[in-house]
Amino acid sequence: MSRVEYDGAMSLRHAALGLLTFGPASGYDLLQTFNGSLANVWPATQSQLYGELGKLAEAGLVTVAEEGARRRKEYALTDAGLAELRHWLVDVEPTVVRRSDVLLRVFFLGIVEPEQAEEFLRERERDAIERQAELRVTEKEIASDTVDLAVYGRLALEWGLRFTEMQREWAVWAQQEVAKVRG
Amino acid sequence: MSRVEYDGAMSLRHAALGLLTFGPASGYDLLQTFNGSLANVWPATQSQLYGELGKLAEAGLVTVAEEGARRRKEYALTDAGLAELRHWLVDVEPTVVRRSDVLLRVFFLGIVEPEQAEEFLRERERDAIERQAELRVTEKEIASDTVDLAVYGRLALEWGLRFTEMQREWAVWAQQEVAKVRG
DNA sequence: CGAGCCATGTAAAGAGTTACATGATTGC
DNA sequence: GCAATCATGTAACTCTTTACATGGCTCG
Repeated sequence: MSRVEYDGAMSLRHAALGLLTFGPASGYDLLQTFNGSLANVWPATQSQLYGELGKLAEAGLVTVAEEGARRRKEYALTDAGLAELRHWLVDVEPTVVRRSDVLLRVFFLGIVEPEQAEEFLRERERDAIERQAELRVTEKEIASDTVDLAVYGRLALEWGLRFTEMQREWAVWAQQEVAKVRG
Repeated sequence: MSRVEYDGAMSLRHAALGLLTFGPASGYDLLQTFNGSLANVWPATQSQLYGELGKLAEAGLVTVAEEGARRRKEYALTDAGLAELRHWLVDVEPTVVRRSDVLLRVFFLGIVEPEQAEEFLRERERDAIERQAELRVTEKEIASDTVDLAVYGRLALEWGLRFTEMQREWAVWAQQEVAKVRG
């Protein structure tokens, strides 16, 4: 039960704490969720997750509730962990900054041929369509999920649907803009 | 002129190369742009940028074209640098993944009171409005900019305007959804 | 008994942030 | 001369990714 260091960044910690509110789970269990419904929101690697769970246990935010077969450790949220999670949810301002690989390329699209710029934007349109289709699949999975991310997870999903739609419309518009310059 | 290592990630490198297509510039000059028109797309710290310029020079993608007063080094893009930039723009698939601090919180909004969840969403709505206002300011700056990020930078800006609008509308919708559950 | 999944861990390197440190030049 | 701005650099730490490594259990 050492001191809890927390400065505002670092959300893998809170993602793990959050998932444990749905009940005790092992690192392996959590990893399935990170690769599943959380993949589009906060992906994490196995390596990172196991390390983080160790730190979380050391900090007293989770405890090893049970040790099972195959070295399995089942983690459970402590009162301190739940308090930290609530604190993060309510009091800590989310980071606004977002890096966008795509947008950075858009800035420099002037150095390639307009045809290539248009092709780039056409690919963004296709990406958006594809990702939206994937979200529709997730939509059905979530509905029939045992772990109840359904309630508020539905809000996150709707965000994704609106986001991909916006991206698709923008890509179509941007192609027209480039066509204007080219033509 | 050592070998260029490149595996698909890492875009600060390309941001720097891209900015140098508008003409030679010092680390300090580039930093102004990173803090300005690029701040919402690919922020970078002074520390990181100077380090990267050193590596870029070592790799032969840029050269020190001129050394001025106050230790100023003016960097210029080499042919190899421009080639790498074009390659990145046309051949390298942009990363799709995106971490969202906000969306992660949405997933776990069920553990706080519905009133707090609504307040959280109301803040997102305010954020979106505020950020859109900032983009409107940038819009006018870009129009009267000497460095010509204007042409395709305009496309990136429009993306931002559409994005913030989408976010605002989603936040309004989400508040209503929470109100339904609460009521 | 072996394939496949369950389950955890470490090591190394890349990418990003914050803080510290230094010095030159310009303009009032 | 001194404050502000120009200008570069280093050190330490955190977060993230990729690769490597190991072993247990179950079922056909």
